Amino acid sequence: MARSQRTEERRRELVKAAFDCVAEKGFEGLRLRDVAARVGLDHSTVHHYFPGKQDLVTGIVDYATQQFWTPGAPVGDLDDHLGMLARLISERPALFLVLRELDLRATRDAEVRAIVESRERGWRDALAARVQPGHVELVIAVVKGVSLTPGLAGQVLSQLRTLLKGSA
Amino acid sequence: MARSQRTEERRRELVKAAFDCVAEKGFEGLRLRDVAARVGLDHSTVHHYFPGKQDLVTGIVDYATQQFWTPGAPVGDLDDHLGMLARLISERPALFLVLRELDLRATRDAEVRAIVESRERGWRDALAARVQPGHVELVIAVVKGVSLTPGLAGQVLSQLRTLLKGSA
Amino acid sequence: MARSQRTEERRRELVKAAFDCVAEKGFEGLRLRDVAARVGLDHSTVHHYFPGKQDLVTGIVDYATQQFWTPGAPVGDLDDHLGMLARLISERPALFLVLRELDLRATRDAEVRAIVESRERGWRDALAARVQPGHVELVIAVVKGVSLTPGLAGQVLSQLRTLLKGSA
Amino acid sequence: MARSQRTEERRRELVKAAFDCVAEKGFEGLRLRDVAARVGLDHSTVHHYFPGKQDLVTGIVDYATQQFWTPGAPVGDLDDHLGMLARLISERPALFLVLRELDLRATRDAEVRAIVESRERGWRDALAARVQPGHVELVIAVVKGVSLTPGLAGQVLSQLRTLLKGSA
DNA sequence: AATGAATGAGTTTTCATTCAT
DNA sequence: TATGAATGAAAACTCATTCAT
Repeated sequence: MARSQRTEERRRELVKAAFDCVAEKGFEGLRLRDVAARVGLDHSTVHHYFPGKQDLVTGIVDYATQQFWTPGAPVGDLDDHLGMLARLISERPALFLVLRELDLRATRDAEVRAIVESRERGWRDALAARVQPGHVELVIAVVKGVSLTPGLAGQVLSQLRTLLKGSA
Repeated sequence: MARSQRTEERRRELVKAAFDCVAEKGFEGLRLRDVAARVGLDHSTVHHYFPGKQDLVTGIVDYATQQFWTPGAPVGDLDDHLGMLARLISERPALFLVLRELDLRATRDAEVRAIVESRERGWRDALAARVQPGHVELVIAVVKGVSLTPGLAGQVLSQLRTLLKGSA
Repeated sequence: MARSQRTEERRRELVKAAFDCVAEKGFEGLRLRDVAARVGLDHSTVHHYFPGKQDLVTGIVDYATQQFWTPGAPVGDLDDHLGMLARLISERPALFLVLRELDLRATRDAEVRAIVESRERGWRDALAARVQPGHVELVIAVVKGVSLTPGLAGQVLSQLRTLLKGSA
Repeated sequence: MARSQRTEERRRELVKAAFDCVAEKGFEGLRLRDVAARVGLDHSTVHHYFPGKQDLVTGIVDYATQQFWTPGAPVGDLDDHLGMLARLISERPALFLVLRELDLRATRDAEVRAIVESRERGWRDALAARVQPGHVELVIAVVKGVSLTPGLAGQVLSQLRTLLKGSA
């Protein structure tokens, strides 16, 4: 049987709160108690929605990757895409910090890796249709790397665009 | 008086062990017990060498950044440098994973940030002498981004080199 | 909302147990583990009721001073009062030992000092209404001093009473 | 064989330092490391002079009680004696705080009790020769009680003297 | 669905003590 | 005599988890 609507709503709230915690203190600093407090619940109640901490983490991974890449969303041409990315990184730096944290965690956690890779595949495919084959991973590397210094995203991605165009 | 040679040696051992722990389990999974066990010491003895965990962390940061960038080491031209980086990433992927973990941690920890930024400055200066002004941050972003998928380092950095040359 | 009745009851139990520990081994020997064991709880559960050790200590101070001086309780004349004190010291020597321990601790701990002084003020006021101004502190000194040799409380306080009467 | 002079000197230094520690933080806060540091020694060296912590404590007890009551010292009449006590409490409040701490510790520590009682006997004898039999313990109680509020020593002991004289 | 009591494993840290040098 | 390395026991505290209600 499907989860009730109310339950789904609460789950979303908790995931969002957990995401915010990670954004603030990293996965290292993720505490069920803090998450519960943000939503105004007792910490033990969290277990009604997520059996264990790992399940909540999975929820965060799902949420964060979805914020970055919603499957099926329209993408536009390369210029549009890089511009959108630059804007997104500037406007939501925390999201990209969390995404990088996810990349690292994926290294050690198969479940996280599965979700992250699955979502990244969508992005990779979209890029493959817009740049030369050899440049896909380069673009990805730049985006990931510049996530760590969000303030430079606009400048760096603009440089990248110029270089890619020049080589076309 | 300076610390004895024996003490310095032990400290290095401990930092190295701690670095390995972080490489395996992330900062999140860094346990003084594990570090001590790796060196064959009682965990309380670690406090003989490092007053608290944070001091050990500082040691790790110092060690890792130094592995990547030893101030004063000869750099060569851009081709050499990018080639060296590609090799280093391929050969010591764990080091670059830890470095990225450091970038994230620097976000929330001023002490870590200070060390990381100081070491990065050396690298940035070296790059500034080898690429157009606007490209420094682009190179940095690529290196950082490709740290997360070390297997692609060779390919990606090679592409980058080609693009940078084409634009020169 | 106020703490539940059940919670308050447990807190009282714990404070009482902690008080007994101090009576037996002094503040120096106060261990959360022992306190928990006395009540039949896991030591970590104590933190459910008192965030930290200091909070439990505060509870002890509150409890002990209240055992000695309940604000608003009827006092009687000086004879009654000194007699009551002599009896109390003889019957509950541990309480007075703890109270003296509190006096010492108050020297170094502002929180303890605040509670102790506040309770003592009530006693001081009651005395002020029953002896000549200059004798208030004398009575207090005798009571405190004789706490350390409870067996002599009856004799010493009786002597004090005689002297005070003779000077009236 | 007797201990060398140098050793005795060091022992005295250490006991004095330990006494100061207790005066500042209570027995509860007595740390061998702090004591050693005050004397400028490594903490493990303390064990050359005192096999264990308890031996150092014994030294403190001996030192403190001797500061208060040196056997064989001239005493003078009651007025002199009470005046001397008032002065001593005012001038060296820490000594009297430590003495009270000793009284409490004597409750639980037979070794401490033995020393404390032995020294107190000398004082008690001297008092017995100067006040009525029933008043000895009263004087002792006052002195001990007023140790806890050294600022009032002059006033309180003066009152006591007046009362004792009036009853003679 | 929600709470709060209780647990137990685990973490850093402290400290007296011992031992080799 | 003195040091510093090393230990081990014990401390407070944290936190995910379970369970009865």
